[in-house]
Amino acid sequence: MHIEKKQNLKVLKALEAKKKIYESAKALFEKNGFENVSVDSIVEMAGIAKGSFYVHYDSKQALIAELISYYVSKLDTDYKSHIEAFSVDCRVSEVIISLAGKIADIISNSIGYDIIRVIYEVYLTRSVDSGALLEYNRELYKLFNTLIEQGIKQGEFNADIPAEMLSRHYVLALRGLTYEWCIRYPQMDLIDCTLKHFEILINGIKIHKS
Amino acid sequence: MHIEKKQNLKVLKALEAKKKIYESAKALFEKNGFENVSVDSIVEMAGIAKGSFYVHYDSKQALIAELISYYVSKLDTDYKSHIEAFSVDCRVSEVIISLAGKIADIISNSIGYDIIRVIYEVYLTRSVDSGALLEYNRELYKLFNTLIEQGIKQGEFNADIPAEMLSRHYVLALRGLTYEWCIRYPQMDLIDCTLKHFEILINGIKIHKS
Amino acid sequence: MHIEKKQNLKVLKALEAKKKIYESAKALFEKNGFENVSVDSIVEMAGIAKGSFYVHYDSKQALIAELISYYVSKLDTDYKSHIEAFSVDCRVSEVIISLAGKIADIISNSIGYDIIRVIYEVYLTRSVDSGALLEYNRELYKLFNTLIEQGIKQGEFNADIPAEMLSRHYVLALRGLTYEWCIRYPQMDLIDCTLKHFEILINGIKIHKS
Amino acid sequence: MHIEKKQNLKVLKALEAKKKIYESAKALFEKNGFENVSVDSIVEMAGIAKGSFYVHYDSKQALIAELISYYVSKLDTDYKSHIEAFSVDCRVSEVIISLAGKIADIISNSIGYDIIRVIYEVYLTRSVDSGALLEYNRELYKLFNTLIEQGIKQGEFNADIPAEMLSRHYVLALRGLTYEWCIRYPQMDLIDCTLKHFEILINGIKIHKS
DNA sequence: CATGAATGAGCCTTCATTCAT
DNA sequence: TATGAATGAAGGCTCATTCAT
Repeated sequence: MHIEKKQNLKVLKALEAKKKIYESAKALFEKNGFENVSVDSIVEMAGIAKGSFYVHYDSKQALIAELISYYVSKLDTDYKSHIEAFSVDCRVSEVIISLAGKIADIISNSIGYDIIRVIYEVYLTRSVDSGALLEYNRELYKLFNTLIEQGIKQGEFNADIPAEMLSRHYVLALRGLTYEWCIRYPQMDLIDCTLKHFEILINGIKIHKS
Repeated sequence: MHIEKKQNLKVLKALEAKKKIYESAKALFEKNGFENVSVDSIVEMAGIAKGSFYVHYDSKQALIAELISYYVSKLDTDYKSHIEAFSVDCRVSEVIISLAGKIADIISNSIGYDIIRVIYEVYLTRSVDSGALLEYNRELYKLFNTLIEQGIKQGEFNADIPAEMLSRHYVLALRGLTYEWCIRYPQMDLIDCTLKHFEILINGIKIHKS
Repeated sequence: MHIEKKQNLKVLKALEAKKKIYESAKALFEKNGFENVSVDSIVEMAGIAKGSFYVHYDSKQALIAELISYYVSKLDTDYKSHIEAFSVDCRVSEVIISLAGKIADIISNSIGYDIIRVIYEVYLTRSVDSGALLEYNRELYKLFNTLIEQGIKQGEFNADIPAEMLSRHYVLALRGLTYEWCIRYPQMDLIDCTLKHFEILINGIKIHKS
Repeated sequence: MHIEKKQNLKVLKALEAKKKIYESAKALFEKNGFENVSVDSIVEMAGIAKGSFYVHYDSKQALIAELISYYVSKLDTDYKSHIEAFSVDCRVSEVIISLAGKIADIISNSIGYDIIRVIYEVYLTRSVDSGALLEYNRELYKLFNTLIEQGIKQGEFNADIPAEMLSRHYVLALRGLTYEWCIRYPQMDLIDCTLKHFEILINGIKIHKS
């Protein structure tokens, strides 16, 4: 019993150390990018010994993979949780536009530039090949799909292009907007730009003569 | 006259050496990204001494800057040269779509994935701050602007949104598509996807009741 | 208790390694000067890996600074400790001369040419700007000051020139003698020369008619 | 005849190039010290090709040696030329003091800190072993010797210490003052300090009771 | 004599990882 | 588990000197 307590304490302490590493790494990576953060700087910030790093993580790469995996899952989780309560009592086109705006809001205000940039860089450089990446924005895609199908069913949207394909294009547009935001940061207003962009996407620019 | 010839030979040899460095660096950078290529590996591939590298380039950064500058200018130049002869005898909406398709063609077939990825990475990481970057896709923007203004004048396009703003959104969309292509490479067909995407952008998905 | 011993052993070993670096660096610097000794040569002499150097010292400069700081403090400490017991039962002028002789003795026999030369070089080239340098020979100055004031009070010395200024000139003279010794090494006998020089400084060469 | 002219022109041009190297090197060395000036920077400043440097000088060391030799000879020449007209109509002790002041003036105003520092560094580090160095301040020594002998003959100076030895001490004091000036530059006033120092050297500080 | 590209050893420093304690 | 010294391969860059032209 006494020993068990000690064991628990030990395990707790270990977990705490791991968490400290994780948090420090997160902060540093988001500030400087994966390539420009050394194990040294992580352990220094975490206040632990260098050797201890390798007790908790097999390598720097392993830690990065874990972080990336966290980021990606968080992305979708955030979308899902923030959007679930989304009311759909008005026209679907308006719902889609405000959904896009909501996502832009989450990206710029809740997740933030630092994390997003790191994620977008990882995708580009493929420096991490985690399975999690494949599911990238899966939730978002499903959300758009549902809405578009609803719009088609309600006769609001054209059915020429399959809902499934449109969903992909919309997600792609969101990612494009986000990439643009990253390279123009902090000059570009992601929300404004996203709202306008989705308005165009949904209405087009052609004059439709009756 | 004789000496001049010899001089020429000397200069030529030097230029050849510089070109060897340049080409080697280009190949390696495109394969591994700027950060993962050492001067050592460049000179090894170029078959010259390490010190010779610094005869031709002040630093690794200077070489990268030169390459980037070349890439970016090539991008716009390619657009311009390929598109100048573009016939505008049909409807502007069709012209814009086929222009986007042409650009997608240039990107995927003429410039190629490796170079594009490196450029898009540079923009994201801001690891190079060359003046050239500011002019980024300037030509493209002007091209879209001209076309859209024409479309508005001819009564084909809605004038609600200023042509200038639309141009920006179209260029943004092109970049978004290209980014998507990079992270999905080689699975995604950039040309197909771009044509479809611009069709959506121009027509929208809403049904316009008369 | 057992672990503690092991810990001690570990720490001891580390300290020994650091000392090896220190001693090797000291030897090499004194032989060749700071600029002509590479970290490579230091670690080779110390018998450790190059990386290990940076475990113990932040940089080559840091090591140099530590050495300089040690040299300078040693200088004053040596003066102080050797001289503290100095008997002052005879005339102050004689005390000052034998003090100067004692200092010359410390410099040439206890500290030695190699170290002194390095210090004098550092002052000249200002290659190291440590705070320690500012206190340079502070102890010496205070010592002279005390003695001269005593000499004035006892009516042995002229009070025309303030003791404080005289002290500075005497320290300056000592440094001049030491510099001369360095550039004439090993031909010049610092002690003899110093004794004679201070005799001149104190007595002058003018005949004082009664 | 015609060829001869051409030859002359060629030789002249060559000499000019050598002079440009020399002057550039001088300027750079005086500013940064011998160790911190590269052949590259010299040829850049001289506006000639790197290879041309080695046409005129066997090595960087050879150029340094030539410069040092020039410096040292200039030192004595300057002393000699400036002092030759020195009037000796008053008491020798006053002449010596004003001579010392004159030398301090030449050093601080005519030769200047940069050159002096470089020379004093060379002596210390023995980085150049030219024959010229041995004659170091020979003129100065002779000058003092003459004056002191005169002072002794005129019954103004004590003959206890041989004039020849006193001269050496006086030159040594001058060098000590100059060294101090270098390490305290620009805070110390060499002329003031030298005048005071020589006053002390000549009069001593002891009270001579009648 | 003039050129400047070519050389390659050398420099200081960083870093992910290992391992004995 | 925790530690932190030890490692050695890289990394970017400098520089005096050589040599073909």
